[in-house]
Amino acid sequence: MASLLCSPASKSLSVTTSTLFLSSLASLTPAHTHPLSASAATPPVPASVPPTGLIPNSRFLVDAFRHAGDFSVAYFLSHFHSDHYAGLGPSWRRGLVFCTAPTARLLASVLSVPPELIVSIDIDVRITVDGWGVVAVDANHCPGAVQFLFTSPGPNPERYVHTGDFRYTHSMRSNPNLLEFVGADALFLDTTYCNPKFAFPSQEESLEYVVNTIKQVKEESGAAGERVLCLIATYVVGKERILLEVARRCGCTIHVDSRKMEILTVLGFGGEKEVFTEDASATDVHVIGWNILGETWPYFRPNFVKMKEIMVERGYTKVVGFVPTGWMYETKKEGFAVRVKDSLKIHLVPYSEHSSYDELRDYVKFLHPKRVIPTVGVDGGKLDGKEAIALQKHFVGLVDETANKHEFLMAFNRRSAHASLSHEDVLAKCCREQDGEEFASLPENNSVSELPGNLEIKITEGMKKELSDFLPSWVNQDQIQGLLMSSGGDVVQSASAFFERERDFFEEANVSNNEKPKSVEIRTSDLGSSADTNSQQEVPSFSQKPMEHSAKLVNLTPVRMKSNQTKKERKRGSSTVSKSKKKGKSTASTEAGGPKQPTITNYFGRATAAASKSESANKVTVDPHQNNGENNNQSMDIVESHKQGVNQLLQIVDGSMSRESAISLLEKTKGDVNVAVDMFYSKIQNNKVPDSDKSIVPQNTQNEMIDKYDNTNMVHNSSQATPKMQNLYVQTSVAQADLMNISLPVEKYRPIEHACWTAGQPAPYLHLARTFDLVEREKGKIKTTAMLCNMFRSLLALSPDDVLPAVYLCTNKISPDHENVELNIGGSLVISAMEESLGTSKSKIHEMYKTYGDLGDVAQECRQNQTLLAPPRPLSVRDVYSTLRKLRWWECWEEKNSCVASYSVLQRNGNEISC
DNA sequence: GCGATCAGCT
DNA sequence: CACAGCTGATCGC
Repeated sequence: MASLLCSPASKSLSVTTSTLFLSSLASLTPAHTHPLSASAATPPVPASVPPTGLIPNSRFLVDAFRHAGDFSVAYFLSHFHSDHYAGLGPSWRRGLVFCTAPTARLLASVLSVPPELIVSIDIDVRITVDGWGVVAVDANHCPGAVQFLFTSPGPNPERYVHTGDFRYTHSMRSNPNLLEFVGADALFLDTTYCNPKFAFPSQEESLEYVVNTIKQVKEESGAAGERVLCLIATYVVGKERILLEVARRCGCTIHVDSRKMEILTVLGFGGEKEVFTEDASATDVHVIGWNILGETWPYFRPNFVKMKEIMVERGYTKVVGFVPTGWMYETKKEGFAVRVKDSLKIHLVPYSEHSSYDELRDYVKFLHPKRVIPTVGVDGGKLDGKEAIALQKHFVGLVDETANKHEFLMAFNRRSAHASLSHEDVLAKCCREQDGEEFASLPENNSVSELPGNLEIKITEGMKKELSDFLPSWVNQDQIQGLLMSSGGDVVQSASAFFERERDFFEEANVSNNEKPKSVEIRTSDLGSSADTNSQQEVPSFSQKPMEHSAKLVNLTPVRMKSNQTKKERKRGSSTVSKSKKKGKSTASTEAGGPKQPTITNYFGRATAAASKSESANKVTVDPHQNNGENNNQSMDIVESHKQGVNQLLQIVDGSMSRESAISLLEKTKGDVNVAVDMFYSKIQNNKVPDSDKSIVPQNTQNEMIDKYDNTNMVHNSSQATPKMQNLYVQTSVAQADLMNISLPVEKYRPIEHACWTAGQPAPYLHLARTFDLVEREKGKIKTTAMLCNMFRSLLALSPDDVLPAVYLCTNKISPDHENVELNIGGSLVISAMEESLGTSKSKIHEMYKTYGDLGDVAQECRQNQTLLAPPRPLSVRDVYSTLRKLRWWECWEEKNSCVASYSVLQRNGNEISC
């Protein structure tokens, strides 16, 4: 263990692992040949290596010795606990093991790992390994435990923090090495106690408790003249600090068995003879093995029998035991839990060497990493599983989401020819899918077109899934397959090709502008009895995406489409059934600016004087029946916020629930309407649709759910005349001409004339709803950007006060995000549109945003500067790509974000209105 | 037969 | 639900 176990002589140790490893190995077992020495190409990292233990873009494995292989010779051990060192042993030959000196000594002495392969590194000293900077910083876990900080080589280094197991302390904030990792690319986090239910006292408090209790026992026993045995349960390694503190502050030595003494000696504690002894008679404080005083899981069950045995064995008549658990088994207001039986007493002391929930959040907040990668409680170390996703949710808002976005876009831009996903792609993807459905399997699982002849390109489900993530939702599986095949399995290329065709098509189509809206097929079976509905089908559906478009894709793509599919069916996979009506219903027309439209600000229940005024007027006319007219005077009579919340909720769900339900739901959500709405709709989604309609409808997407939901309403409307629906339906109508205005090219759109309301009035929901509806169905990127642009231009021109609410609705954010320097994903889309409409630059908007802290203010400022109606600059292809990507991201995000329902609410309202 | 992995228990 | 670790059975080369 000679040279390696010693700390590097020079200040800046630089290691090339392959060289060092080979020489070490050679000295260890001369005959041994390692693949490295054959100068064979380093094998790829196998998929079996859990991402929780692999530093992206490197061959470094942390605490993942079971997964060692020829692909790496650089391994890191954060601390000496078996679940982390598992895989290491006397026969370890796979590579160098980097760890701290105490850990190194334990490895060599306890596990007999060949010392030649152990590289001990000093805490807080930066070394270089294969070009990467590596620093170990204290983890406040067990002795020798560290976190590893990795810095990749290169001009734009990636930075990764792997905590191993750790307990956060405030002092970490001042560690200079950690400070350099603020904003790290990823934080591999010990999520052992990543749940709000885990709140425990500081180690100091717990130490205090143990020390005081022992002192007290000693006093009492001394006075009574009896001998009392104190037993402290510990691990093989860990919680030594309790022992040290007890010895120091109670002025006694501590008995340990020989095995523990050995460990302590190796750790460097053994020298202190005044602290530890193997002589049981020398002290009344003894260390005892874990799980002897009782079983700790699933809840603590004391083993008084065993305890009594020990008592008798060691010649005592009374025993006080301490079990320092990481867990608060019982919440006692005063003091910690105590179990007593006869002369036996056990104190359960919450002494944790892992971070509590709050500490975890503090740490993440401090480091503000681009993402958090949970290392504990993750099934198979897979970051795409629901466990990992759930864990990550605890850090929403603390991580640098803005950076995530950038990375995602970067990854997309990377036109690498690799069909397989790199590790960071997976990470980026997981991040992107954070809220989402399961991430399908990477390659090995199901290869679809694997023919015996093997002339076929292998198209895996993973690739298809990935591609479909990049493409609009209406692209079906066949098309995706075709795209992949024609690009030889390259996902990025496939996406590129697709967008290119999209662009071409759009440009082509745009020449002969004015697409006539198509009529929509309506499947009556889906609608129940609905003569009305059918009669409306010739109405143009503004949201219909041109069918030629799909056809075009088909033609351009060397894909074998199922010939029996109708064009319509191609549109969005096979979701036709539930899908038909929505657009077909857009008969109604509202007069532009009609006072009956729900307003945007109304949604937030935050009314400016002007807004609230017209709002109340709106309500009276809009919906006289709703809630027995209770709403009529809502803004005037009902002041109490709770009641307002109830009404708001009822309005949002459009009376699909009783007032009682609304009240109880709001109670559950503590008055948070948004959460309540979300709960309500997620329930619908899960339970499928309320009443009627027993046909089974694919519920692949939220849209379909909504469609179906609309259906239900339609049925009511026509046959049973449910009060609420009817009103919106009848009274809100939209001039058809207005419908298409939003989708005019930017240069032709006049924000004031083409808007559906007039200056000074609160902007209607409809304005946004319509835009989103169009945007959602529009595949062309130029057009979507243009529509958003137009939308904001009208808002800016007519109702600047509503810009901010609109932004919130667009981004699902209820308040500006002051945490991230930049706006979030959804926000950036909005910014793009604002950029166009304001004729100003993104950086300028950004700057102003920082100044004003509010996009609405930014918009107003721009407006005052007369820049509002400046003609937008033409879009470059690059802009188009970028916007589409953002849209795509946004779409995913919307679909999957279960926490916020505003968008779906908006959509829903929009649909209803436009019916 | 040996080592790695796992279930069960402490 | 997931603090650590041992032991003996099982799997697999």
